[in-house]
Amino acid sequence: MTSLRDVAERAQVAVSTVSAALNGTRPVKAETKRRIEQAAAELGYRPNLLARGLVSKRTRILALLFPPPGSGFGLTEMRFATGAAEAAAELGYHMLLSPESADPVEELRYLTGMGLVDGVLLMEVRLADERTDFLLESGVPFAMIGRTREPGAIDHADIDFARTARDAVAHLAGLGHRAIAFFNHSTSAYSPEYGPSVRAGREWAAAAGEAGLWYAGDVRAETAEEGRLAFERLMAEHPEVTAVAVMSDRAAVGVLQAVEECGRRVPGDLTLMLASASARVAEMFRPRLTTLEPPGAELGRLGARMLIDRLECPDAPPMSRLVPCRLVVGDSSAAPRGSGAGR
Amino acid sequence: MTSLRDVAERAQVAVSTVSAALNGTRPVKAETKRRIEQAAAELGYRPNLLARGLVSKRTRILALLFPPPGSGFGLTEMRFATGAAEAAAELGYHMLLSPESADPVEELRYLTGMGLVDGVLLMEVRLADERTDFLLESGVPFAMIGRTREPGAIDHADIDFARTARDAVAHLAGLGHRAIAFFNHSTSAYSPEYGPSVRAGREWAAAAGEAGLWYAGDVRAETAEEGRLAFERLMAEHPEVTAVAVMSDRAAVGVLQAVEECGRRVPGDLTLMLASASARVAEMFRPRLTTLEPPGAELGRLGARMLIDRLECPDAPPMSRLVPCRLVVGDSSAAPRGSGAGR
DNA sequence: CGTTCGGTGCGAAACGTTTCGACCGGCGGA
DNA sequence: TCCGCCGGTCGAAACGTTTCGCACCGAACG
Repeated sequence: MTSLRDVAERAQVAVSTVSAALNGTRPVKAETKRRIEQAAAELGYRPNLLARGLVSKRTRILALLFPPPGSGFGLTEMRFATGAAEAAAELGYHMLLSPESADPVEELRYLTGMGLVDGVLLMEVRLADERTDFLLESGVPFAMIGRTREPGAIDHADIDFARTARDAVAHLAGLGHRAIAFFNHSTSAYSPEYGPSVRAGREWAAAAGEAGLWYAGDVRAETAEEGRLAFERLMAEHPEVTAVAVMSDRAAVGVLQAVEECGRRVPGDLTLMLASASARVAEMFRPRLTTLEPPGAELGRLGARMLIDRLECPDAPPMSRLVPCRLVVGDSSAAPRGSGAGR
Repeated sequence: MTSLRDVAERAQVAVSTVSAALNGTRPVKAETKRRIEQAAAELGYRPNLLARGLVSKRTRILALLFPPPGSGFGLTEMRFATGAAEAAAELGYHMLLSPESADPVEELRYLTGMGLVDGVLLMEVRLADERTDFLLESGVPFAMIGRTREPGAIDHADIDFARTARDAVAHLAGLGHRAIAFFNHSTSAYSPEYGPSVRAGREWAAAAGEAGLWYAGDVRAETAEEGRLAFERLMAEHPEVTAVAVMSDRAAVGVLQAVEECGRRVPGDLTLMLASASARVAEMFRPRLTTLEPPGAELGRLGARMLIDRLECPDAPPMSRLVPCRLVVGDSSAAPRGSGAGR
């Protein structure tokens, strides 16, 4: 543990001069500076973050709260984490990975009370979220990946559900589909406060309306079995539907199966797409499914950057970034049978 | 920021007494202690980790290095991270998520030089890994998830490939299969130094040998297309093979497709299983594939616990924990056609 | 009655930084 | 010539802990 004092001794200057030279916070004669830098290099000096943080009140450590596994924590959520950690590292910050306990607010109180972290990055934000209330009240800088019902002045990065839904609907309408269905997550698997589910549902309905498409949007399916049943019911009641978008990849498995069981084919008889899944997952299906790939890593990066911007410039106006999912067309999209409209 | 001094003032005692009372490092009269604790509670006192770490030289922060995305960083690897973070939290530690840059050793030097972390948890360890060399030499406590060719005295948690392969082979042999094949990862997607690939390959060969099965083990397939080609070639050369285990889930997609294209069925004509994939992935296939699910979260937890044990008890003997994958039987396992041996 | 000895509590030092007032010499302007 | 200013450097204080030597007190003991 070579310290500032060792360097000072070796360079024959005062400790404070070394600090000034290394940080550039005060003018130091070029010759002296050179000597100091050489001494530091020779000794392999690394500043001690704890000491620095103790006096400067800034640790350059961010905390990323992640929800308990099982609550839909998949590949996308993980990308948030790695993306955020990468962006933080690029900007000279560190990312603390904090599992959320049963009492997230107590967890936060503990985490922020120790003076260890400068700010908090929240993910899996619910429409109404007690964590944001606490953070706002306690004045701890934070940003969200996702957003509450009314983000107000809270910095956040989220999926642009409106644009995503419009892109997807345009894709389907462009192929000639006139009646489509949207299978949302089940409310038992995801809280009714789960933002992505609520927003996607709303925006798909809006986009379908705008495009003048007949639309079935209140269907919910999470598992393969639920997907199969939902699709069978849909076909019984609305055989005119020629395209289905599914939020849950497991439900898509069931839909695909149901289609084949009644002797029909994707995409010949039905266009099937995933409404929120990585291309990695989509291409595990046969046929490869068209999908809307959430920009996980990018949202993580954006969230971290926002938080850091906020830390370095507390009075900047609120930041908000919405990024649409990427439409990755697979082999499951086609013009509906019998429609001359293949474009 | 209420400090120890504020508490001392309120409780009418010296700062050092408060420290002693709160930490129990010295006897304090019950009455005094009560007063101190009350004062601390009233003020909402939280010890400052930085100050504490500065003097005690221990931060209770661990670093988890994660490799750049793309290098096979999937659900399993993420479970390492969350599992490790959870175990650490339970033991009063924090987990720093550190992306590995182009120069991992420099990254480590930087990370450990700041006095911020007490120890390092390594994942995606290669058979020969420069990171372990550096850590051993610099004396920083660390543990591995995975292992080098010769772990020696390094604490590590890893998959028990031998047992996993034996379990899997026993499953296949028990169904009556006499000739099996193993499709490993391709060497272009994974380094030839990639431990899981090397070990799995070796142990499957050994297990098949022990069980007296005919075995094709030098096949490599990563993508769906590679899987399809590999399977077609295999059938052309060795039609006697009735069961195939595949490391890459994408390759499994291709195998499944090839089977169906030549008018055969899984599991009727071929037993197909994943050699390393979560059940979540396996059940996205139709039929649901039998799989060997890696104990991601558990390995993460074990790794973190080992590292913490090591920190608190540096002279303990080296620790090593091997955990087999869990065999999850799906709908893709069956007795080979024409064999009366269904057990 | 004097000495010793736990049980308690106090104050100061130390950890490695940053920050800030002070000092000093030289230089330009009055 | 003198004053003020500025570049360059120093020393000390402060951040919030832990640790450790020391002092105090009452009781037990000789």
